[in-house]
Amino acid sequence: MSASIKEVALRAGVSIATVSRVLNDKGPVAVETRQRILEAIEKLRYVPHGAARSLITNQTDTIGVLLPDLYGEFFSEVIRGIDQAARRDGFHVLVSGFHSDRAEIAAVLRALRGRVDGLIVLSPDVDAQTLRRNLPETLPVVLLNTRVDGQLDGAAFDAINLDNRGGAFAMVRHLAGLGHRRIALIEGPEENADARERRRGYRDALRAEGVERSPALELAGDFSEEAGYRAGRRLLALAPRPTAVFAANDSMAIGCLFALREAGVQVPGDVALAGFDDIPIARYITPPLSSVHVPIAELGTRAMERLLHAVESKNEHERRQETVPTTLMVRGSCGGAATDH
Amino acid sequence: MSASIKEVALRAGVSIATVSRVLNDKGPVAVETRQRILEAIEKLRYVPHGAARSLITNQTDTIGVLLPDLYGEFFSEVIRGIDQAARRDGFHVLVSGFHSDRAEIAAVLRALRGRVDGLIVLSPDVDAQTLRRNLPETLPVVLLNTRVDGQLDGAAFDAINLDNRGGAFAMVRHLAGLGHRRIALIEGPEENADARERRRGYRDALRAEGVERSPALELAGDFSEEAGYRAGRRLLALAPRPTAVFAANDSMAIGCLFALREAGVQVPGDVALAGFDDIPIARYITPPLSSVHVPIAELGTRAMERLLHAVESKNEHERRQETVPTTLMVRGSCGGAATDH
DNA sequence: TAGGCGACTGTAAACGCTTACATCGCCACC
DNA sequence: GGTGGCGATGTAAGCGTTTACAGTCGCCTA
Repeated sequence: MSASIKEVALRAGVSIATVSRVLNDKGPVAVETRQRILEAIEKLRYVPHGAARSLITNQTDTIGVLLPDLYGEFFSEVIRGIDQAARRDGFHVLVSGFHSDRAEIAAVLRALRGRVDGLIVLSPDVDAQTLRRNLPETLPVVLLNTRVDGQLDGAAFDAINLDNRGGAFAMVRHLAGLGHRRIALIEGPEENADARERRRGYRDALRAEGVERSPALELAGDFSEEAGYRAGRRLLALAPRPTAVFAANDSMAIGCLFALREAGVQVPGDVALAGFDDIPIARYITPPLSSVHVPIAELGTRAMERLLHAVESKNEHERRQETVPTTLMVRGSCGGAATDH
Repeated sequence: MSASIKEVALRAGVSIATVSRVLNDKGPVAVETRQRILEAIEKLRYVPHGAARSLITNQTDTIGVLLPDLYGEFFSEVIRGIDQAARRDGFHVLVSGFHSDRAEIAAVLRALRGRVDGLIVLSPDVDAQTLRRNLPETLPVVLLNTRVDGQLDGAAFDAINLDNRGGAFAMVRHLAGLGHRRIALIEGPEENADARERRRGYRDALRAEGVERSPALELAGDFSEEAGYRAGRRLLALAPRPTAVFAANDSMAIGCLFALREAGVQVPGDVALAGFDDIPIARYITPPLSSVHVPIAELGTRAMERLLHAVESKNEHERRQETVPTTLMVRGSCGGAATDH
């Protein structure tokens, strides 16, 4: 183990209290004493022991991030945003994935006590019960794109959510603006809140544009490319074929694109196509896929800022639900723009 | 703050030592005493305080991961692999990005004392000096796809590296096996160790196949799509045009593909093309790109396992440099296989 | 010259836990 | 009936810090 404050004190010929004082710049210390201590620290390569400090100050300068088990680029970006904001304020980031298994969530949550000053929960769905029950009440928590089961409890936590509805609304409206009247939707999984919100945006946009909604045009899906492909096939079989397709995420849009291409249907010539998420691939496929851009890293940053605020106010602050807006990325696939790239 | 061990002891009418014993399953405890304590724990929602425990046991059950500032999917996957392995053994993962700024690296490293039991360093290049100087000697460190500047010190740390040479070797050999004799290489940046290794694999494969190497066929690049595009243009101008191109990464391969397509050159008909990394897009472009698959998550898992081993043996174990093999993914772009997908 | 003040420093308690050691019954055994 | 051993429990030290409190000293002011 490396040197402790005692050894520094010994070497500098002072008490540990004085060493602590120069460490934290608290209380007066004679300039030459400080000098001597600084030298001792240097020589011994002394670094204060985080855990010991935490024990007494009751803060760890660390925040925890809870992730669902399967995480891809989305989460990578979020963490990046979080980490940046955290480092700026001298905080560390402890990440932990977990299986959906409720017992494991509990275990993970509990293991966090005394290790973190706050928590960002990033998981499709957790129930408020589990959360509340396994966490000290005073622990600030920010939910990031996460819906708690017990909706009534929603107000108990800060939350950052993506404007799924708004994004979908804008995209569908854009399609309608191009003259499309038969606009199909490929849905996400029913139990997924993002998916439901996107559908809501789709429906609201149709209504806003005075386009009549047809259940036949709302096709089931599950966010997978495969599902997009199947939906594409079904679309092709529809009597008056839709002239535009809005998929609830890019993967399904790509699957659908395959199905259309396979059948010799031109995109955007015969059918306009758009997705959601703006995954990196979107730009690269042919034609480039129109999509709703999600500022992922910003979600993380915002969550972190919110959390830091909560930590500072000792969790006595007012809870707030924020919504982060999306951006419409119009590319070749919906035929509505000059090609980019 | 939540309850402490004292309150549990009080409530159960025992001493804190006994509570600690049931907490850690150490030493004998009468069955009904244990029962009473368990109840008290339950009632009070008691969870042991991590930092306090660390202080005395001298272990934090946490390992740190140092990331370069810009991290994309590669790192996300690595972290995922690390996290999985970690959780399996009840460890936590503390991540930290950092700017290349040496002073900041130092700051981050030092801030880690007393917080982690070990460290995984994942960064294109750190110098061994900085590492050694700011870390307690006893702290186990595993370098993941990271070359230390002071090569002589290489043996001081465990290291996990990707078999860049082997992957390139296999791919080029495959191309040669298809009958190609004029195989071009689009290189990565000279200062990048991965890039150099891949070039070595390329050259070794040519030699192994008895194909004469031509400097004209080795084109400079920097891993960017743009560079691939430029290299593609230059390739097209070559007197006897190469019949196959191996790009040191997929981005450049894709850039090259654009250049070829633009010139009306068929892939794989006129020119076979292959990349390295097997990024997700590789599968989706037309034609699907042959590539060298990198088992990213496994890199993380292996690093974690190695680290855990080091932690257990208190860093007195034998250092080892491991190499993780790659897999050849033959797809449409090199004309050597049934299409997949 | 007494009093007081401010700068500087040391002493010791406390944070929440683990653990070596001591204590106390109780039973078995010779 | 003493001895030893063992199971169950408590006592207290100690991990590396921070910090309230109490000194000490020099110097200024009235």
